[in-house]
Amino acid sequence: MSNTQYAVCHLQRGSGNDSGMSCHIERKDTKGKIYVPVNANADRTHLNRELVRFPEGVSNRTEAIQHRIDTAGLRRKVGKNQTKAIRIILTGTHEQMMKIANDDRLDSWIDANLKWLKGTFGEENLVSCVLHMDEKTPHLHATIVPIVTGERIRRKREGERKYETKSGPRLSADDVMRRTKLHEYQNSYAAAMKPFGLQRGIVGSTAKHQANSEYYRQQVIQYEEDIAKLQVDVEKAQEGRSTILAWFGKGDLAKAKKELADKDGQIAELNRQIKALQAEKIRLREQHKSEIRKLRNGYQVEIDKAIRRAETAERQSEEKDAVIDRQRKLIDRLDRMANPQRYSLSSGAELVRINVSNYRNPSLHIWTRVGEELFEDTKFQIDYDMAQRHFNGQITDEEFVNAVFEPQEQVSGKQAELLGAAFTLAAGGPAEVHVGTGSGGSSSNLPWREQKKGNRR
DNA sequence: GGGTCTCGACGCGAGATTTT
DNA sequence: AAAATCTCGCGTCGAGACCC
Repeated sequence: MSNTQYAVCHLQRGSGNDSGMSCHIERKDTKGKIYVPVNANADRTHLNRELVRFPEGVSNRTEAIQHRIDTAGLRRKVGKNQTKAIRIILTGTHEQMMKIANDDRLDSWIDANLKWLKGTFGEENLVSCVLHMDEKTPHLHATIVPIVTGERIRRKREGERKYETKSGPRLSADDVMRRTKLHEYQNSYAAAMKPFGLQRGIVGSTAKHQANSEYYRQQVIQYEEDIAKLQVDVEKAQEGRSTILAWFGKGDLAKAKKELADKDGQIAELNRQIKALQAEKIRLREQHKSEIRKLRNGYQVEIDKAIRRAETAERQSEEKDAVIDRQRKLIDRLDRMANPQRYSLSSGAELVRINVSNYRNPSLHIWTRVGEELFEDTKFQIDYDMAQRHFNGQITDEEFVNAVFEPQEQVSGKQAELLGAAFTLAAGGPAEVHVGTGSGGSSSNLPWREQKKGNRR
């Protein structure tokens, strides 16, 4: 879980003279009557503060915008469709903003914000700045009149001028809100907010001003990052597995088996952590479902994206599990081919299945078959260490049974007879009870193994 | 006064980049 | 590899400015 606290700086073009927003910011309707929106707490409205002094003869934000336009010395009449003001909302993650307020640092936070606004957009262009304390998170509403002095960005591509135009300040929201400039604002604002424990948000974020959703969004992104990190760990563990497989190739089987078991443990633990994160993410999503439903903006897209990515990560994790499973089967198959003696009973019978009731106080129950003849037997109080070796995968079922049961104990009388007859037919001599070298019989073993599938660990 | 130019806003689309 | 998304430059539009 993340403790990252983000600085929030959101710019938006105002439409017309932006008087609608003036009402919201100043908590007054168009006739100057006090009005508090539903999401604000009227008991706290008195804590709101106007931070920029209006010029002489100017009494509100709308007039302040017009005053700046009138006195800027613009060389061109302002068009009907031009943006006259840019609204800027400045805040941070709810938790950190509350901490700043509770630590009595709100005034210095405000000073730093005013300094940044004036330095970035020009003191004259900052016509209004209001602190809101009556909504969930303390925040500032700043108003900028986008008056710039530089040359138009597209001037160059338009080529030679045919008319002489006056030079001087221009009103251009396009210029102020150019992509490169927005980038610069985010960077410099984050730098200015660093002393307050706030950092830059995700580049490219479309996040809007809504503390709860901001928190939720960050959580989802954090889960996604954590899951991605775990995925990398799983991959590393996988690489380790390859090394182990190489040991196996060199014949160091016991070492390979042991290491393999460790790696499987690691991978299982990582997968468990991934699953836990997925579950936490889903829980969070449920918790915020009703809130999310209300959001029909860029947030929704971003959250969905994060969730999609997380789900993909989960899918990939499952695919990796399948790879591990396939590798395990491959090891098993190779081991059977390289060491057939590890997979046959000393009696020559087929081991149908075994059952160990309890590895702490172990007993071994076996089922064997020769042709159609079935047999079962149980031994109690068997050797603890041997049972543990079986439990750890160091010995096969057959090796375990051979260690516990003598050859004659593995079969019934009838089975023994059949075994004798079968060996006589196949090899022209009496039955060889124990096959210790692994030099033969491997191909005839295969159909048995097929039959045993599903009955064994 | 009318034709043409300039300006800012907006949207399109080709190419680049990222995701599936 | 294909689809989706992002970037960035450019064209167009409406409105104001300039010039004859």
